[in-house]
Amino acid sequence: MKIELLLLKNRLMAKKAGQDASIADGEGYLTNIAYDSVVFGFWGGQLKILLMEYHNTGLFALPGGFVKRDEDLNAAVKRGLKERTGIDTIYLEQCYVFGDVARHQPEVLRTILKANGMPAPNEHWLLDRFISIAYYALVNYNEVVLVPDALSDSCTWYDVNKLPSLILDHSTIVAKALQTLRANLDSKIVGGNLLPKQFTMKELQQVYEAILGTNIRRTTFQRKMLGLGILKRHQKKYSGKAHKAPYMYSFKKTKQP
Amino acid sequence: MKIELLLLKNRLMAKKAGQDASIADGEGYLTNIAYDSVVFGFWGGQLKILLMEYHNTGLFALPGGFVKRDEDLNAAVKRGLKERTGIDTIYLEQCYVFGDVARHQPEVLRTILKANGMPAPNEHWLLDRFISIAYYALVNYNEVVLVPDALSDSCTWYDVNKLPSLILDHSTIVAKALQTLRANLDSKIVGGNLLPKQFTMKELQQVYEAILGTNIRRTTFQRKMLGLGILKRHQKKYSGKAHKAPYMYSFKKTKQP
DNA sequence: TGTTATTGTCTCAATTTGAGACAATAATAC
DNA sequence: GTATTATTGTCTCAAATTGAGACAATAACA
Repeated sequence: MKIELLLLKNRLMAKKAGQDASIADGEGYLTNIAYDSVVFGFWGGQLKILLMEYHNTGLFALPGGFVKRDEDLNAAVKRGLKERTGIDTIYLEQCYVFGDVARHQPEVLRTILKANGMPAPNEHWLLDRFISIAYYALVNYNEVVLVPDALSDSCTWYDVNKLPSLILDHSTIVAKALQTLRANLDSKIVGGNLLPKQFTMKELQQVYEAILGTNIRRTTFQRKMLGLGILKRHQKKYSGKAHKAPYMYSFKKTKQP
Repeated sequence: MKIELLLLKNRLMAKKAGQDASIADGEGYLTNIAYDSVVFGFWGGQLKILLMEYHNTGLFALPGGFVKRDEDLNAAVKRGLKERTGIDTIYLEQCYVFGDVARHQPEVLRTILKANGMPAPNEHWLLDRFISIAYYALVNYNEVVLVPDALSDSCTWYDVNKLPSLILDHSTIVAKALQTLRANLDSKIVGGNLLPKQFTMKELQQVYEAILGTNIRRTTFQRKMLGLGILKRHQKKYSGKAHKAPYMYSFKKTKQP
């Protein structure tokens, strides 16, 4: 109760100062609710994800955030990802809600706050328990312009198979996101969102292989993809190499639900 | 802010009175977070779900609830479903999080509160915005003992194809649950959770047909199910009818992750 | 003993998938 | 020019899976 009293006091003061939806004190945000996002990119034949490294801590975490009181949940996630990546229309899927009590580890957040020279009293809103709604996002690596947040040194790509250890349950979240991505690989048109608008069949295959973690037979993959009828063939791509040039493809537009 | 002040006052009073985790004033619960559950049962060849009807309103809703501050999210849902159905070890899956601002319709809750003779001041915690985590559950119809909650006349089975109109976005939640159930039909061992421990192949097929909403070819279904190697065959079931008696089957035990 | 409705299994065709063969390039070496 | 090399697009054939029906094996009853 003491926590809530002080929390309220903070909010009152923020309100008086004309602040709104301020990360400083949590005012204007839904309580106890956070999101974390696993942003997948594809580069160099490898599946990558975005991680933040907090100032002076050596702690790594997924990009995440909070939901404003007058904001749709999905919109909040999009807003956060736009801040981090600069991308406006981002492909997003919900993944899982992590809501165990055990994920509440205020010491970790306190460490981060202190390392940033911020006071971390017991009643600080960030030290409260949060349920986290996990999302995964698919982005075209080349379109992304990474921007760390106020608490972080960096927001950078990491090979999904070579991640540092992450705070809280973020490693579990990554595993769940990858698992969901794999399960959705056929039903949602996942491949295209990780590539430029136009791509070769080989590139598309490499995306599938990186996601599934297995090798795929070239001819079978090509037949299957073309058989789906969702690819449009464009002009050839001349790479300058001494061999037949591959066609470029794009995904036919389908209305998003 | 006025809302929050009064909310706090309520909580303080509740605390002083020694109350804890009381639905009356929301004290002891995580804020802004709710869950709704779509409980599937199978009877008479039809897929059914549980609905609550609120006192004196004619309003129907999914069974739902809130998460205590010291309680795992999944445990909260299990607790709520145990109260409603009497079932202890219930099969549960997360479905989707509904977090649009548009689903915040305090008038509806106010109607329900007033119809129950309860005061519904603007700052009542139930009139605040909630994000709802949707679950679906699968239960054996025969094991269920239905119990309405304090605000409801009834908690009853409804044919999934003949639902009354539901409050808020609960119809959307049902649709999403059904869609998820269908998608999970093959990957999770869904069928068995809706049937008694032992069942005939025909009954299992009827479950699949009810979920998918299509007819399935008997011989193909039987071959596929037996081919999975997850069924154990038991003694025959003599129904007293003039025809060959079918075998009973059960699902082999597999460790739950 | 025959009849009826249903079940378990088998068969054969149709379809999909696995695995490789092979001709068609695009640049380079000669 | 012509041969060489690596890669691509398509085709073929076998293997595996699925669709659709045939059929014998019941339980109970007339």
